[in-house]
Amino acid sequence: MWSNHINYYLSMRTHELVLGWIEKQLSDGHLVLGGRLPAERALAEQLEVSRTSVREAIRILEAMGLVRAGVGSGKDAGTVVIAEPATALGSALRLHVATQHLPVADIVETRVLLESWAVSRAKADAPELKEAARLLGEMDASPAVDDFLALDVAFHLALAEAAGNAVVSTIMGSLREAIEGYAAALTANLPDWDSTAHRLRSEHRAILEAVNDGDGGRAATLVAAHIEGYYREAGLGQAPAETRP
Amino acid sequence: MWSNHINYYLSMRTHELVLGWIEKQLSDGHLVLGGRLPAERALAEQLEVSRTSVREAIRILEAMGLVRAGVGSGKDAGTVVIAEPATALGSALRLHVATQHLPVADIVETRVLLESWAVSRAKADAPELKEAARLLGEMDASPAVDDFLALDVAFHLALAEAAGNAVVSTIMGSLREAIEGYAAALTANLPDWDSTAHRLRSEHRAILEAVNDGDGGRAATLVAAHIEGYYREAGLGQAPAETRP
DNA sequence: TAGTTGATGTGGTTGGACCACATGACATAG
DNA sequence: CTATGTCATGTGGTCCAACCACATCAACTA
Repeated sequence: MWSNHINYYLSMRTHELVLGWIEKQLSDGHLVLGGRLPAERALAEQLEVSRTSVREAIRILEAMGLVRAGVGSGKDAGTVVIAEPATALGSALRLHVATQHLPVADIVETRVLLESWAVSRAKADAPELKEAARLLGEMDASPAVDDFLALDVAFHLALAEAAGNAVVSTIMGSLREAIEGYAAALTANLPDWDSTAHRLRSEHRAILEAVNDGDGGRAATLVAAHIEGYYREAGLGQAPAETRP
Repeated sequence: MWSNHINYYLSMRTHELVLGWIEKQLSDGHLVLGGRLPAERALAEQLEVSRTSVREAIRILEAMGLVRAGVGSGKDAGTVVIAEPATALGSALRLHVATQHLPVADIVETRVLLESWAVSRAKADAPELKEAARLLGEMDASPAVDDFLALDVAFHLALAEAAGNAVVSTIMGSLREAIEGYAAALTANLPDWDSTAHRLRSEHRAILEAVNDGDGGRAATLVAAHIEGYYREAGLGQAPAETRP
């Protein structure tokens, strides 16, 4: 994309120039997490470009999970630097899945790969594991399907974070988000949700127990079987017509 | 982001509406790879929004590697659907690295993870391996440092593609792109490029040979050592001041 | 026939205007 | 003095109308 960090004499669209300026501010530490960009009008004047171009640049940064735009004044107002790479990557992946250039099966396989690695790497004393245990407790309260799935997401994410690799956690989260729609649709295929939920809960406990025991290999095996089993049972590859590519 | 596929009564920015419309066209197959979006003015009129909003949506899709905008008329003109998820993810990751929210070390570790898996999964008869072999031949011609590195990128990508998982290949490519700048800077730290290049070439051959032998385990071990060794030798974590965060 | 010229259609850019929203200062009624 | 309402201010969100640069193609011309 605008990988031309430097202002080559090459043709460069105006919003790319703005993007470059902002990226430099980020790299140089003049813009930090939680910091606010200059107002659109001010930035436009400062860079001697139109407000339109500034806005296009901000739209891109927003899509990448780097900033959040808020109207009004005070606290939540203005364009603020955030750090949400997962939602950004998730959207991108989801769109490419929509064009059928990233098979859902490949996404699932990648998720298995990353999550297996994560649990095999997780330290038994990682604080995220306590959170994971707490989430399991909530899942025992027989929540509604939607709530159960939300807790499931949080549980798996907590496991991934216990490995201590931010990139793996981020990618895991975005993969999950990219096929969220699929997962929800697939759940409708399940013949007996109650028994499935019961099985999932016990599998979750087994995985967490393996991690807590420091048995990474066992945890990896269990988590791989857990994920693959779910998608197989839900009928990945035999989705109903309205969700089939 | 605009994960609201449906037009909730919630406030929805106009460009998100456009985004949703385009995504639906993609999902429904009305827009296919290589196809062209309606002209900005036409789309604006059709959706009853301003051209500005249409343009903001297109900027986002462009940033995600889903479309490419071209001026003029005829062949390369108009906004056409492409499929370049790697560049998109790469840009996003690079920006988040710039904000120091994704450690370079984590990126390298993730790359090792994915690439190890890829070579252990690669089939010995994958056509990409022939391409990889050809690239190795080119690297023997003692190219300049920049060319060597470009060939190196292509070689590793070919290896990754041999595993047949589009998501893994894509993420690999984007990880590579995200730290491209770092890698180039690190290379300057190398004490003796000629001997390093010689070593890299022989390691490449050993990896490819292991894959061709169908010995995935050996290939994985070799590729992990290869990547980690390079970054260690180049001094990851002790970059010169101008590249240090 | 060969070359030039202009019409057409595309994205790129700009300036200005207005809106919705959130805040804070200020005036006013109680 | 307090509480309430009102208005000025600053933010992003949206729209419009115009112009530019560029690439193609058809019509015209030498």
